[in-house]
Amino acid sequence: MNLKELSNRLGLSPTTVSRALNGYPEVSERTRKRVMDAAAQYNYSPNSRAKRLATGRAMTIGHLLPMSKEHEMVNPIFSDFIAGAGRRYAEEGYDLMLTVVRDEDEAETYRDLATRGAVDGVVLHGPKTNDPRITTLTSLGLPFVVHGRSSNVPTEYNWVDVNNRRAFERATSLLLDLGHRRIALVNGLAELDFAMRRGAGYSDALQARRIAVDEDLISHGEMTETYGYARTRALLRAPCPPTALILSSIIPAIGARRAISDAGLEIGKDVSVVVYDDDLSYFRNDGDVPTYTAARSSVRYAGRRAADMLLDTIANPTASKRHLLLEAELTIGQSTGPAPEMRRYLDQG
Amino acid sequence: MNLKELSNRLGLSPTTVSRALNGYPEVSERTRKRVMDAAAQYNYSPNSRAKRLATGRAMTIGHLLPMSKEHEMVNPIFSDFIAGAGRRYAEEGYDLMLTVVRDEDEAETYRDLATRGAVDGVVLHGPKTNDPRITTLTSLGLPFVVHGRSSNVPTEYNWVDVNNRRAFERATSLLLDLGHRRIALVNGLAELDFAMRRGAGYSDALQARRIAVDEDLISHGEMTETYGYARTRALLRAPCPPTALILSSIIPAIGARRAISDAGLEIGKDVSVVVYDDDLSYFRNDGDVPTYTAARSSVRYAGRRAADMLLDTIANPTASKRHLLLEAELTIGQSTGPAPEMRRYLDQG
DNA sequence: TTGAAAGCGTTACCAT
DNA sequence: ATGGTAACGCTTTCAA
Repeated sequence: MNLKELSNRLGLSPTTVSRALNGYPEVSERTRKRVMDAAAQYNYSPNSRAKRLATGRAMTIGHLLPMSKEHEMVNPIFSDFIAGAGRRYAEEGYDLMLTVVRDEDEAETYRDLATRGAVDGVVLHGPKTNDPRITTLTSLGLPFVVHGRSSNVPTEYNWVDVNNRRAFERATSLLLDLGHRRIALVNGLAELDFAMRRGAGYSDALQARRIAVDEDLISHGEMTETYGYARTRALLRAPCPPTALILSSIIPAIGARRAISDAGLEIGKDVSVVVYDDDLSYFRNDGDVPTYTAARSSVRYAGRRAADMLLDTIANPTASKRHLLLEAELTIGQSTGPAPEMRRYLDQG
Repeated sequence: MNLKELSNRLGLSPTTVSRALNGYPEVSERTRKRVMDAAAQYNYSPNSRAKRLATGRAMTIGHLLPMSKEHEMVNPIFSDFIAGAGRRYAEEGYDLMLTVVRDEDEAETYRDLATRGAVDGVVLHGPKTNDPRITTLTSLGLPFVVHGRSSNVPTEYNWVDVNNRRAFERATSLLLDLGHRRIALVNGLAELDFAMRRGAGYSDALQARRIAVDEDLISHGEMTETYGYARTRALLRAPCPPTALILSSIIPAIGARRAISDAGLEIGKDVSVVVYDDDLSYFRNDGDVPTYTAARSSVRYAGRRAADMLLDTIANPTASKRHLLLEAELTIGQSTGPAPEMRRYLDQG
């Protein structure tokens, strides 16, 4: 069933039927009702392909997922963010197109998306520090929003990000307030922009109390359980071990928990642990007794807000760039001051 | 730059240019070269919207992600599966459209997708037992492939699935071979089709050895850490505790590990643990010493194969339905026989 | 308030 | 081997 057939059955012109369906005011209420009823009866929806050609709009938003290695798992964060954005697009009649690109093909993919008119705008995921993709997209004139930020990019751009710096500053300050002085940071890969911001928050908190940053307490790595295990074990075996750990994701935190337990130590007694993760829903603490101190943001909400921002930019392309910085929640759990023997050790030097 | 402009610059008709670009044989090689070069020079790609209208094909595959609760996290499995499928679509020039649907809107969403011609086929994720969506899709005549299976559906349909039954049969048999007789199964939600199949594999292995299934050793729940913790604790505190556990996902396994450690027990010595997960890449074991016995499948590969199957069905709609059952790998790690005191206990009755 | 006709940018059919 | 023209199914402009 297409527009022509439907209009024939109604004894109306396609023009009128189109107008009735699209809510144009100049059509009489009686006619509109007839048309709507017939459309429902014959289960008619306008053909997307024709509509898109006629209007010149793709009514589609692209999401670009970078994939550096073929075997690498997709960051679960992306899917939750995309789910939030997708719900918003649906409300506005937009479709969501997902493109999984290898890093080396990215520039070409954007260009292609833009020139063939497949999307009205894109969301960029997983930005690196000084990410070249942002300049590419800017020069293409395709509206876009970055999920996260990229330092040292010369131009302004739209972004939605979690305040990583502040989350880690707060986590570090909490531990400092409890009396900890040797706090290890188990961070993500150094080239990822958010890892850099987390490191900055950590350093800021220390420097605010005039405590020197000990580089031996900071590490960067891919966020696997193995990394958390190995790194924590190494830290605990060091000549001068930390009394508290901050972990940049729940996954290495699992390894850390195992390393701590293997060392015969106890979380919240011998060593304090703070975990940050964008989504902790699968790892929620038990009832009223959090098993660790945790920070988290609402990824799905961030996705929805990014969608808002992008749709807004598409409707209003010349307006100035928009930014949204979301704060992370901090749940206080099993973090206490350093154990007595540690404290003695710290007091001595 | 569109086709008309490009053909003007070349002094050719749009027809010839289109033919040259689309690899039709009747165009001379000299002309084709000229056209290709000009297209590259002016950075021309044919407008997707026009092309789709003219050819009558959407060149788009839809993926339908069900979302029962608004706050629920997206299953990380989906994104990896979709990444695999997406790479395959790109090779064939197809786009991937992602639709996140609330359970109650699903039937209408499919109908809409089909009637407005937005997709050439769809992949269905997260099927439940006797899933009504499969009948809906069949009656719509839209080509589709199910990621997973749905029991008790009257019609034939295409699917790609992991052999969940066999994975759990093997895991259970392994533990039985080690001498375990009381094996607990910490399973997913009962209404999910794969949970049912996992339960069947477990029961089959027991029954093959004429061991009665003890319903007290089986539980169903949402796969959270909390669930794994609470359930394992309850099991260990029962009057007649299990000597081994099979966990249906890595997430509850983390809770289980904690519960076991809290009880002063040790994995591989006091109690054996086998973990199944579709993707364990973030939780890989340390080097040559696996910390638990684990089974896993290659989700991304499954996605690619599902894409193959769907494209094949689209090209060949009348052919009979296709099925693909992928086996899971089993990694033998720290699973040993029951601890001596347990063995004594078991021997007594 | 309604309708006729042009146009969106391709592909595909029929000529030459 | 190349070109003219219709067709895809809508929206939009102009006219009535």
